[in-house]
Amino acid sequence: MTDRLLPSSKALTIATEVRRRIVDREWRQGDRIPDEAALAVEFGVARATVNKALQLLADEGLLDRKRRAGTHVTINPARKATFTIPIVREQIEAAGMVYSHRVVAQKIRPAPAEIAARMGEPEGAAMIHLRTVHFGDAKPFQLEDRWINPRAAPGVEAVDFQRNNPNEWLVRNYPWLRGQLAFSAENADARDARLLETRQGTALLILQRTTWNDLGAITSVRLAFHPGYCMVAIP
Amino acid sequence: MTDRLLPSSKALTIATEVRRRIVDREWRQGDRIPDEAALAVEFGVARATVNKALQLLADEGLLDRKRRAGTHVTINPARKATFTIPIVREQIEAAGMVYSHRVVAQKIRPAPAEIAARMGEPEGAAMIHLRTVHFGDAKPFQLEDRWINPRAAPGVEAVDFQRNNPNEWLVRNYPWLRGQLAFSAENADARDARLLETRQGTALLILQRTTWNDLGAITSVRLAFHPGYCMVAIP
DNA sequence: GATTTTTCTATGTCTAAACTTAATCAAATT
DNA sequence: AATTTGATTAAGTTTAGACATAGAAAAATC
Repeated sequence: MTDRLLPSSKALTIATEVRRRIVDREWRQGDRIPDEAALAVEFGVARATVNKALQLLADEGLLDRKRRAGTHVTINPARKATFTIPIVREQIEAAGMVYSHRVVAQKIRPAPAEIAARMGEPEGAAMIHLRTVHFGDAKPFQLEDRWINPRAAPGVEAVDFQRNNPNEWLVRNYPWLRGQLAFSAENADARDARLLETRQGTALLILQRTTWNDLGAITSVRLAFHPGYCMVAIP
Repeated sequence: MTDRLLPSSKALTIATEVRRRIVDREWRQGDRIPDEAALAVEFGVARATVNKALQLLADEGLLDRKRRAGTHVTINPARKATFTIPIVREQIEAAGMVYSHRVVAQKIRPAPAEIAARMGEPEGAAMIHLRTVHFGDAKPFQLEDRWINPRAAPGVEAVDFQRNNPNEWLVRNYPWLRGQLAFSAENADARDARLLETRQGTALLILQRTTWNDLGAITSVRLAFHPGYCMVAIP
């Protein structure tokens, strides 16, 4: 009943035990907990091992650690959630559906003001503009509206995106250094509705993402998910 | 031009340099990179330091590491994004607005099927149901629809949620062990629209969250943000 | 009393060395 | 040919010890 899983390393065992003490309120919010040296003695391990365990909990947001001041249980634990940015095809195939995609527009165009600003590129800079629909079992799953900066991704002009999913090609060929990501909700406009085969005005989950490498902004994309889609994170 | 920031530790310096080699395509996707011992020699540090740096990049999703097989650059880097689950009051105050909240409903009620299932509690179990509107400068910012399980959070029945923001009280008093979090989009229904002072049908960003501790599900909440709200994550 | 300086301590980081473990490859066996 | 066994390798983990450093507390100064 006490141990649920077997955290195979000493550091994880200690982290789990300390987490339990916090959740079970043996150590209350704001309390100072024993220092690393003391816990090392208690658990019969080296201080470095305790350090690793407590760092983990500090990363989780459960502990506040300061030199000399010691380690305290966070008062207002603004915990973090991470989620993996999904690759559409894998996502669809993981759900047991057959993946396909259709590029409905591909054109080299000057970047409109809003996109250029988001990417930090001059307004009107030539970019590749792509609109793609991703299908699961022939039902529209996701609508992708993407701008690609050929100056940050040399060679991209020559890619046939009918065959290569643009996201996958970029991710495989141009890893990014820095990214920005935002969720929002929008009412489907006429085009969204037509491509996602839904009614205008339907609420859509929107994921807006821009990525950069050493050469500048690689790409900026707006993903509109099919109505009812739910994006799950693991905290 | 080369170093943008000063990663004050050797491990971070190495991680930054390895990340650069990947982004600059000196080490391509799928390539095997030199082993820890070799990198330790190259950078003039102990192997443990290289290990720490490479673990960091593996956590980021840039590297795949396997015993005996070595370290490879991830072929399809499904990178992760983390975002801190915000505390409404802090979020509103950080934006320079004045925070206030109003509990529009508070009642002990049997949990409806959907909520009970989500929380893993028996259908019809007595729970505290709360509906709260959070305001920034007197404008509705977020609508909170929360179910609290008094069996996992003893003492919650006695709390005056008119004075204590329910989220903050829970977070401060009952840290959770496990959580579930999902984003979606919904068209505002009549009540959403009235409480958020918008029109029915407007697309709303919905955040659904459930948390557990040793005793079971603590709370399950549906947060509806004001129209146009954007939830930003860091890499 | 207010400010600056010094001291001291708990965490942060690193090292060198050892041991553990998963997985690969090759050799031996069925 | 297929399977088992065993050696080897590279990452995973831990340890003891050391030094660095932030920053709280105490001491010294103004």
